[in-house]
Amino acid sequence: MSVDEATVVAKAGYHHGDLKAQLVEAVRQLVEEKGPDEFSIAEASRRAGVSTAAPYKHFKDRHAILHAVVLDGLDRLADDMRAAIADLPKTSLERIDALGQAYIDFARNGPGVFRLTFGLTEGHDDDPELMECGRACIAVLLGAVADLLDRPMDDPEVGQRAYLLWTFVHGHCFLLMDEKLARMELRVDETRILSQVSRGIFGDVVTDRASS
Amino acid sequence: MSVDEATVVAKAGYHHGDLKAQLVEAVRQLVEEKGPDEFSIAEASRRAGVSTAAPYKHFKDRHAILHAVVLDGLDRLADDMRAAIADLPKTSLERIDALGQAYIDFARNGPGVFRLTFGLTEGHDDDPELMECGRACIAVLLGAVADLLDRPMDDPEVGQRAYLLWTFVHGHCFLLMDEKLARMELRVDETRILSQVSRGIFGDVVTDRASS
DNA sequence: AACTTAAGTAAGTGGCGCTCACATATGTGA
DNA sequence: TCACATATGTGAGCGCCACTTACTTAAGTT
Repeated sequence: MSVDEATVVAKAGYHHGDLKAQLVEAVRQLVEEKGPDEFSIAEASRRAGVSTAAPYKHFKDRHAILHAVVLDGLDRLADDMRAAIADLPKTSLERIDALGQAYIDFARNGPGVFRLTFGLTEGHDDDPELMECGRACIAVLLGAVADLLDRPMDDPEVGQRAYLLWTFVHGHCFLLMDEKLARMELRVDETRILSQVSRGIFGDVVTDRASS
Repeated sequence: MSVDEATVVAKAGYHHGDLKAQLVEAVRQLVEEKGPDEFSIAEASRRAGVSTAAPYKHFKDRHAILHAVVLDGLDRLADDMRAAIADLPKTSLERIDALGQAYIDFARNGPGVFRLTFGLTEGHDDDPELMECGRACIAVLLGAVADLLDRPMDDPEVGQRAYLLWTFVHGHCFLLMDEKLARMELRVDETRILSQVSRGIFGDVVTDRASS
């Protein structure tokens, strides 16, 4: 006998109980629905069933809320990536492919948050929390590459090859969201092209048992 | 004896003469200064020395102005790319590298517009004017790759390899703007990595005279 | 039970997007 | 040369939003 607004919700009494998390979720939804630049705190408040002033008890400003959404996104991304490679042998190219695919899927399933995380928001580039979360994501990538090459994570060779992979996958995500592929009128098989790339980057160090 | 606001400027009398172009320029500057999400039409108007209502005589809404800025950006990008490869032999890998470098330089010199063009703005994806301009940029890329492979532009092989190149360069641009490279604590030589990539994509079809 | 504090509200401020009625310059045909 | 249509500007105003302030209500704490 309280919920009605939308998919977020659940307010116990005067005190909400869990407003902070619900605001982040509401903003996340809005960002996906309307895009990173078209959402408003006011609307998120309405969706959470509170007054428009309530958010400011939990977040300094609009920027801080987006910050929290990005943080949450990076956490999920790192989890997705870790889960994707958990059960695969450390020296297989398939593991690299799975990692890339997890990244791509993350972007496809949440383009708004992905854009928010990497596209704009130049303000909080050097935020310590964000840097820590970003570092965690990068660590998954570097770890996988280090495993494959059987070298330490801080080996320059690991970094270089990891960067190549990241760059490709990252670019593909953006072009994907913009549907540039469709506009080039070429049907590219994502899975095939990804394994092509990973073979291109790591083919020389792996016994390529899955050729063609 | 009229200009004072800022770097944009020059108003003749009551009638401005060239307001439309100057608004686009003012917005472009603001986008670079404050980021794609932090600019305001009101400020652009002030910078151009007109009232805040004036822009709406030339543009339907805020979105239309951004649209014009993006269009202008894509035009410049296509010009830059064409200029970069104009004097290079059609079958050299250096030509591909120069093309990629022009793209990267464009992003580095105008990250705001680059973000605006590719990062957000999901609204005008299917705008005919934008599609035409985008197609022109893609045509430069496809043309160069077709030249290198000595195949027609609509050959699937051309499209696939062009997409690989684009993807890498595009991803690098975004990571570059986010300074992710610095955060990975690895010094990657951009020129070297670019030629590495182009060799990886096209090495099999070109007599690689510039190895190491 | 009194006190502190966390977490909500209502009302207000100022900026911005956008519109409308009106003003002013520019061209055009008689 | 002058009436008139048209293009391009202004000022005032509306509604939305970010954010603040003063106040209220609930929940510990001792």
